[in-house]
Amino acid sequence: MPRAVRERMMMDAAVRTFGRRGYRAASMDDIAEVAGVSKPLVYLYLNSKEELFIACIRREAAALLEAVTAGVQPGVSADLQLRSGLGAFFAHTTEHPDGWSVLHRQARTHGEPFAREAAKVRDELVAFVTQLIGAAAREADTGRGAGPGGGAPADRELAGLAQALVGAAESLAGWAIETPGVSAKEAAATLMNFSWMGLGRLMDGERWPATARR
Amino acid sequence: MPRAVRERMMMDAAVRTFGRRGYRAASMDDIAEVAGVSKPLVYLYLNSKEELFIACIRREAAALLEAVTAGVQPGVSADLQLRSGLGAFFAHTTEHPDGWSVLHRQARTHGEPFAREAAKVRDELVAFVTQLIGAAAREADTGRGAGPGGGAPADRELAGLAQALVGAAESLAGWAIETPGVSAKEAAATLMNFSWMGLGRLMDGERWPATARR
Amino acid sequence: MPRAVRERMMMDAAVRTFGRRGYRAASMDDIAEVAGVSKPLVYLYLNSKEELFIACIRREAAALLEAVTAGVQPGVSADLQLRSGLGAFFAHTTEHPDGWSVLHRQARTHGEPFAREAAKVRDELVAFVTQLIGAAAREADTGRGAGPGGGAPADRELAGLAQALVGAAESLAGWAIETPGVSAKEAAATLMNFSWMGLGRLMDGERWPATARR
Amino acid sequence: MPRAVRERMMMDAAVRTFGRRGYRAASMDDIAEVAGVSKPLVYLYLNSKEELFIACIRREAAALLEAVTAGVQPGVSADLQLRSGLGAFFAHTTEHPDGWSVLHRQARTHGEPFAREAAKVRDELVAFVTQLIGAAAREADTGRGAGPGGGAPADRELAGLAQALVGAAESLAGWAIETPGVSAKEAAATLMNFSWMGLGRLMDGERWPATARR
DNA sequence: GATGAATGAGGGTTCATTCAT
DNA sequence: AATGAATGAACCCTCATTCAT
Repeated sequence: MPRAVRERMMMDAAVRTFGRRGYRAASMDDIAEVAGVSKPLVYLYLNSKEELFIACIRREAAALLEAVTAGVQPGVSADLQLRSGLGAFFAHTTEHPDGWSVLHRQARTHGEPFAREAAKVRDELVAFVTQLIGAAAREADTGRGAGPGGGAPADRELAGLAQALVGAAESLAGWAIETPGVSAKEAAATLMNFSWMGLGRLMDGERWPATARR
Repeated sequence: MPRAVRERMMMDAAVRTFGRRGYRAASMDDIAEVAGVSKPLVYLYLNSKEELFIACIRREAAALLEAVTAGVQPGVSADLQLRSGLGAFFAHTTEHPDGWSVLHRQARTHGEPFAREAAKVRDELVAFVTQLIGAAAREADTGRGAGPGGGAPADRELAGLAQALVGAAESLAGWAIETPGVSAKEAAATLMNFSWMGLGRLMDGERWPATARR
Repeated sequence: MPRAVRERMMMDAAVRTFGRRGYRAASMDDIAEVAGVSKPLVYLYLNSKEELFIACIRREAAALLEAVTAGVQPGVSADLQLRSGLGAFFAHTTEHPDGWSVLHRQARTHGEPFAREAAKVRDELVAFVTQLIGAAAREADTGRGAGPGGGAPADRELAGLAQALVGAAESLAGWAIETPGVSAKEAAATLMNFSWMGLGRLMDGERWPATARR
Repeated sequence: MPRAVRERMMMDAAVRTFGRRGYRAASMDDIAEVAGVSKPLVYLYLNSKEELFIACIRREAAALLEAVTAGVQPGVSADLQLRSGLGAFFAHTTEHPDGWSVLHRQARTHGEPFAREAAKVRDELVAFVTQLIGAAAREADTGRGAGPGGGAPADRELAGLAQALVGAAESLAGWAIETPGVSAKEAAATLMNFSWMGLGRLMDGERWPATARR
């Protein structure tokens, strides 16, 4: 069996085992057994538990990022871009719960080197959202003229908003995975309503997409 | 030295060690040393590493819940109640980062028994939020009559919204802890804007509290 | 059983096992078993295989050095001092063959850190011999006046001579240990004859102590 | 590439690796890599690590023995024969430090089978020296008549003297290898002075070759 | 009430060795 | 003739846990 194939089997086994049992609780014996190979082979190909874990994190990070990137509809309004990105995000996390666990939970709980790696993806997602709502805000701002009160959110505020949105998405990803019957689509719809309309307007019965101010 | 006091010192040491090093990486030796007692004493009082961890989770859960409960202003409008609860939440997590790490990260990453315990608190917070916005929605609904489109969110939708809000709060808690210069107050304000106004209205320069429809 | 006693038992077991099987071939399990304790206890007291080995080297080095130092008769002529030192040296090595193996063979064959440690003792012995024959040479030199040819050995030559003498002693130590019936005393006598008289004079039937030039 | 050539490359690599890293620390992977061939080929040609090591020892032993044998000037007096043999010995060890390490250090530190093999060469060298000084002694003895005191050394004493001389040579070989600036020639001269003249006469300023009693 | 002393069990890692091709 | 692929066995080390005092 060629090396590349075996290597992927091992990483699959590792992601699955790390994701379910946790980084420390997963033994290299476990992983080798799940992969259907001997332990020395895992070491031959992937060097050490740490490197294997890092490799898993990177692979899952790349996969998630690519899924989201591929899902975002380019050239449309900010809310539509967000909506499409969220759809891809929830579709991916729902379909790869172990990978999501590695990325979102395990990598962030077992020490700096791993956390740093996981932070990279998250930071990219946060940056994407920040840029998205930043652009939308500036656009709205110019179309409005300097009115009283508020104005476009400052950079610092944007950062916080993006953190909030990403956190909400992470939470809903777990909700969709754990709650039977909740689809990726529903999660995306829920989050669009929540984030774009806000509870205030939701109370009034409005839903996204609104009768469209834009 | 009375037992109760010794016990609290041990739990303090445990929360600190678990929170910083992680459940698996923290050894009973470490904890005993940080607590300033001998290891057998830890076992005498707290039986096993698992029980000790569970005890930590429960204690921190109770503390957080009490802080939030005490912080919520009773008898005011939903948004004000939320605002006061968030303020208390961020104040507590910011002041007890190790406890928050135990609760939010460690407990949820190291297997079922612990995750279940941590899920309890989270579920309570989610339930609180659900009930809050549910009440607000019903109230708004009756004052409006059956108009076209939408209406009050269904229970299932409320659950999702609450998940989103709690996730956003968790994310901002981490943001406030890790980012120097971000205060609990700022986190709360950011989240109020995000959740109550929604990005849509924020883009238009509005901020919470709005010129107030209510 | 008090810690100090256990610790000595472990080091005895370690010296014996390292000395007979070699550093790498001796497993910590072996050593623990020979010592009659569990493996973790060995680690508790002595930290690691490397540290244990270093500790063995140091202990055996100190023992050998003390034996020789205690054996050298002070204040007598150089040849008598050498003879007494050699007696003590061979007596010690013959009685502690495992310690001698650790010091002379194992420590010098398994990497820099250990070799450096072993080199210390050897260097001290070489220095002792160098100083001994150096003093004797200077003494003989002054009593002679500048005659033709030769003169007292230069420093560089002294160093080589000391190396040769110590090497001869090491060789005879192994010879005495391995050859049944060869006593420490005989080894010492042989080496005195060889080193002090030289083969040239031995051929002529002379033996040490000579009819005494000094 | 013919088998014989490949085989020599492997043994060169093995001697180098064993000599520098030590028998246990040298892995078959290392050796194969240094040799520039695949590991199974090493096994195909040399069967096992043990056999490979034995083969190395034998080869280096033969090389050393041949160098010394070729170096000894035949038909001259004993001291001149010794001197020529020592010259060859130091020249060879100085030029082949890895082989010397294998022979003198590694082979003797890693268990019986190897030590036995190394003992063979050493015994041959010892035997050569024994026979050399034995012949010289008998010769001197007959030319002297039974005088008082001593007489020619007994066989047992000769054995010890040879051990001492060989040990001194081994020590000086290491000294010459490790000390920059010390040549094989100097080592040989030092040892001739030490062994043939003895410290006693050296102290008096004499050097070898003496003004010659013979 | 408190601890010094001790261990069973298991995890990460390496290595000599062998097939199938 | 030569090798890429694979593994059984062992080794160093750590840790949760328990006695005897």
